[in-house]
Amino acid sequence: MLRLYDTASERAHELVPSSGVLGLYVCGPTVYGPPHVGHGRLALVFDVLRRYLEHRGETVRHVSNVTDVDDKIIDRSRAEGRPWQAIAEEAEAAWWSAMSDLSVLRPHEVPHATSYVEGMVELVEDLLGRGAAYRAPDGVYLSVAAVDGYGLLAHQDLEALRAGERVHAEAGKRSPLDFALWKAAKAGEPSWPAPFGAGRPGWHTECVVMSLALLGEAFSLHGGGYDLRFPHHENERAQAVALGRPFARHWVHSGLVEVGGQKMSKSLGNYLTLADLVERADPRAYRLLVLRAKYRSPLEVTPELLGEAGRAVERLDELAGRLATARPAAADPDPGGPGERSATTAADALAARFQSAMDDDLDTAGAVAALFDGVREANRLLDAADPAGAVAVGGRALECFSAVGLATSDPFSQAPDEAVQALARRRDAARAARDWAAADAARAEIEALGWRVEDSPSGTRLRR
RNA sequence: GGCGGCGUGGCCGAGUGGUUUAGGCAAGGGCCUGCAAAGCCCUGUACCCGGGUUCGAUUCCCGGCGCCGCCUCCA
Repeated sequence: MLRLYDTASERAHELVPSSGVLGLYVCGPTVYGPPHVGHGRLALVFDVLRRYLEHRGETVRHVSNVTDVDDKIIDRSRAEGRPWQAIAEEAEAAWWSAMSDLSVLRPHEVPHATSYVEGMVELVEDLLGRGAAYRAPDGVYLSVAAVDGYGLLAHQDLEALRAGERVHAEAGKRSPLDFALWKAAKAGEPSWPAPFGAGRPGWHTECVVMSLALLGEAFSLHGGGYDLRFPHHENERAQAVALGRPFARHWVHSGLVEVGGQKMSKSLGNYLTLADLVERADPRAYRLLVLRAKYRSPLEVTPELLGEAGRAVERLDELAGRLATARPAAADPDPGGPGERSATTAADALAARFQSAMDDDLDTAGAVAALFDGVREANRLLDAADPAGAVAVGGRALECFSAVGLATSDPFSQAPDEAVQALARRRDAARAARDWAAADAARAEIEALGWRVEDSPSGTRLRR
């Protein structure tokens, strides 16, 4: 079974299902602008986790929220003179479009903060009733001092956190670390009625309400980007603790994307949006780039690296094409014979290597390394005229890639238009006549039209 | 200042106390090919510096240097 590193306990352990279901809650986007590659990595990492668990036969319930009311959305609405809902809707549409481009499966549930305000109001009332929260002129705050073990995810105690120079006291707070559960209504801002005064929810409140509502108490895993570890997840946990409700059993954080060793972020201006990425690279290249690294390590992402990974993806497609051609010949004349048995054994060994790597804290880098070994072996078998063995081993490798969301396809199956096909026929004829000059001229013309020429026993093959 | 992490061969990026290599891409040589492409084979004295532990450390411990993240919104 899969063992995963848990940020809270700082060790790897197995995911624990609740009533037979693995509930995954992953903090999704605040919809105020175009998603960038960093957001994409988060989505890919948890998509890979979800796909792999399902591949392993687990029942998974994947929930990921959309924060559609927030300071940044309001700021932008003000700056652009447009309704805040319009900003959110537009940004959310861009998000799902990017997710679809990346082949990220849609989570089973996509709760929106604005749909759960009522629940958040109840939660705040509950916390006030328990004396864990207090009212201030500008809203309601949670008193961090009332929470046992505050700082668990940050791995620092209250004193150490207080010592942080960058924590400043704000208007109504009793302690600098206290955080807003509810922000009092201001003119021109969205607000909802509440017994403790109209206003809007603080960021940390929604995830508590939505995760518990959709997954129940003691759900399996709570995930997000590494930068959400503190204060966001710490503060979510603080609320659950103050409520006395069992919360996430496992905390998982995906590593940040870097450029030149620095975090990709808007303020540094070093970000690549997912829309740009899709335009200039094969989205599968990004998935492969993510898979080649440890999910919780920082990862360098540049157009050059995407291009490089793209060439590796092409190699996978190339194999898919070779296997498609080999399949008819692979029908074993002796089913169950020694040849087939050894091919199956090799394929099983490959899948076992893949699985044991994945089970080891989602070691996708090790898993991918194993699969590329399988790719090379399959190509070797094809060169050695063993189509059955190649199909068994190579097919299994590509299936495993597909299990983590990296689909391959026969690059030769796409039929070029008639003009290009005519050139290919002309080239084959010239080659048959040993007229190399004419053959090379035809090839040059084909390439000028954007197709690549490869020779095969059956003549010219074309791919993009 | 506190906490956490990183420093691996041209680049990205795993991993491990020592027997056989992560893997990808790039580079060089070879096989195949009319040539090329694709594929395969081979090659490059990799583990920041200084101590320590050890029969043996890239891998553990201590110190140093450099870099990064979080401590404020952030995937």
